[in-house]
Amino acid sequence: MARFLITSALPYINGIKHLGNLAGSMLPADVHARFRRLQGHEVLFLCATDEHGTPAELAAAEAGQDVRAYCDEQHLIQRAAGEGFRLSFDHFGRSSNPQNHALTQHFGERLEAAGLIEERVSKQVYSIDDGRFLPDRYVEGTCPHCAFERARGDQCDNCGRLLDPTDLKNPRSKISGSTNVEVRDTAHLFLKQPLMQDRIRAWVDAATEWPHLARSIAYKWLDEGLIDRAITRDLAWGVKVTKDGAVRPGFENKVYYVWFDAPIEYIAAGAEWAEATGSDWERWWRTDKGASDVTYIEFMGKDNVAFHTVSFPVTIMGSGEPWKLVDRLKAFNWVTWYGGKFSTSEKRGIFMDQALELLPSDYWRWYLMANAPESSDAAFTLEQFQQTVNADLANVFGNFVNRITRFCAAKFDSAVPTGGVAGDLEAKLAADVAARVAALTQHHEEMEFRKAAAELRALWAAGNEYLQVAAPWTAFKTDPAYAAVGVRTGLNLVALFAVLAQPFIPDAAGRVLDVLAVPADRRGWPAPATAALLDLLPQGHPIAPPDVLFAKIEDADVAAWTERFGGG
RNA sequence: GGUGGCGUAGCUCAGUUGGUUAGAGCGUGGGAUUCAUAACCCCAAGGUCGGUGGUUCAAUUCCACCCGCCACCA
Repeated sequence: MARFLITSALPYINGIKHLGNLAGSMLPADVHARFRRLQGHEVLFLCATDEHGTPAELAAAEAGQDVRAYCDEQHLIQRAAGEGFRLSFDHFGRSSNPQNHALTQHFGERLEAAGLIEERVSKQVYSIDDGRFLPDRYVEGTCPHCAFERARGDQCDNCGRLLDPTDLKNPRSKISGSTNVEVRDTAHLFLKQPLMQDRIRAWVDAATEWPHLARSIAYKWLDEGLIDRAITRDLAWGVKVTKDGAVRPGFENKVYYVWFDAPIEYIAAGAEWAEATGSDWERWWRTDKGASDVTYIEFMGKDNVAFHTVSFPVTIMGSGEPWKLVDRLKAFNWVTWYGGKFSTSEKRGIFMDQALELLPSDYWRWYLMANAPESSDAAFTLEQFQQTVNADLANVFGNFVNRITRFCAAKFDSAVPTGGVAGDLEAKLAADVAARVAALTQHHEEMEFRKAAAELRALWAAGNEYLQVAAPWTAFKTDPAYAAVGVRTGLNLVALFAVLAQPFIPDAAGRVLDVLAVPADRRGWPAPATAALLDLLPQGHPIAPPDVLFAKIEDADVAAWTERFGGG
């Protein structure tokens, strides 16, 4: 038995996530966590909402709420959506919780002790009416190059030139629109990342198991050279900057930058979990306190790779303490909506809460993983969704369960038939199934989700193929003993298929296992080499046909959803 | 603009360390079957592997340029 620490990229607090966000980190992380638990391994699966930063403050202001109250509310919404999708987090934390504040301050002070922090004064635009410094993106004005009147502080959208906010003519606050602004001096902490460049590169060099996408992104950053990076901001909402345990002089109105404290929440979520459950979190996160045998796997979208392979490791390694570093990581591309972007502001696409209003989570889980954006962006269309769900879940798997359990109920008194001797066909089936289970297991271990889904589907199809040839409904008339073998084999296939389907479609798989009364100790992931793959159900064991597992998606449904969500 | 990626059957995608007939699922056409959610099973048709050049005995696979799409640029 091994130990797996699994984290998913933290969803930002600002609004419910869409299906692309789900498919790009939280869902595959859950599938893998479930797979590892079924194998009997010890798993700690952590996620949290990322709550600090300007966007949260602005969204709260727009909603007319205090930022803390806003985050409280949004956190509950996101947590409910995660539960709706059966995301099996051991803990779903919050970066605004005290554990993260304490750890972020701890890392900040450790980095300073290691000589990696420098305080510098720079010039920044201050909005007198807003009573705050303005982030680059929240200063607008006239471009000094092309006279475009709505240039942003970081870049002019008209001529494309990169700008410094202090260059803008007639600057104004994008927050309030006020032109009552001025340039003021402000001090910030800078993380001297170049000092860590060699250590990070050596670490990436050694990470030969990372996927190509992740390594190439990490090397690109390293090749360009790491730069000193500001890790504080002039904001009220966030982690206070400390020195020797007290608020750092001159930083009374500043906090750590959200990108600095957010990844630390991975660790802090462990601390939250420990506090909530009375467990020990350091045995998962500190190699000097029992975590040396832990395999740490991170899931994320491709936009987050650089932070996970370079920035966060700078924080971790720079602390000089034996924290757990990522061992394996899995990065995803984007799911697109009819070839374009999902967009919150333009209401393009389907969001997690809406999806659950339409269909149970298993439908979405299956489609999003069978079409996971692993090697490139993957297009989501309602038509493709309908076809995939109807074919794979309703016709191939659902119908297989239905046809054999109902035949058993009609002809064998709702019990696993006894007697009869398995023949060549069953031996061939067993060999085929064993090979496919081995392949499926390997795909899961390598986190190849599309391939795993395709292999599982192929197994389901092999079950249908077997039944077609064994044809117990024909044998029943001439050779009842062989019909018994066929039905018994078919029912065992159902049980096996459900066991193997648990990571992808946990609800439906659980229902099948329940109606077959498969005991808990037989629901674990099978060892591929075992001869007992098709022997999960004792002979004479009573079973009951389940209700239809997956109703088909009708054309009328697709038409209605297209109308509502504007696909096509 | 810079950097990186992608462009393979009607659709969504595999694959090719350069080498006989380029694969899967869906969709389409035909057949078989009747236990089953008109489901399942079998068979078939469909692609000059974005374009133009180059290297090579041989390129969809390597190189250059072009076109189109996408991401990132702290």
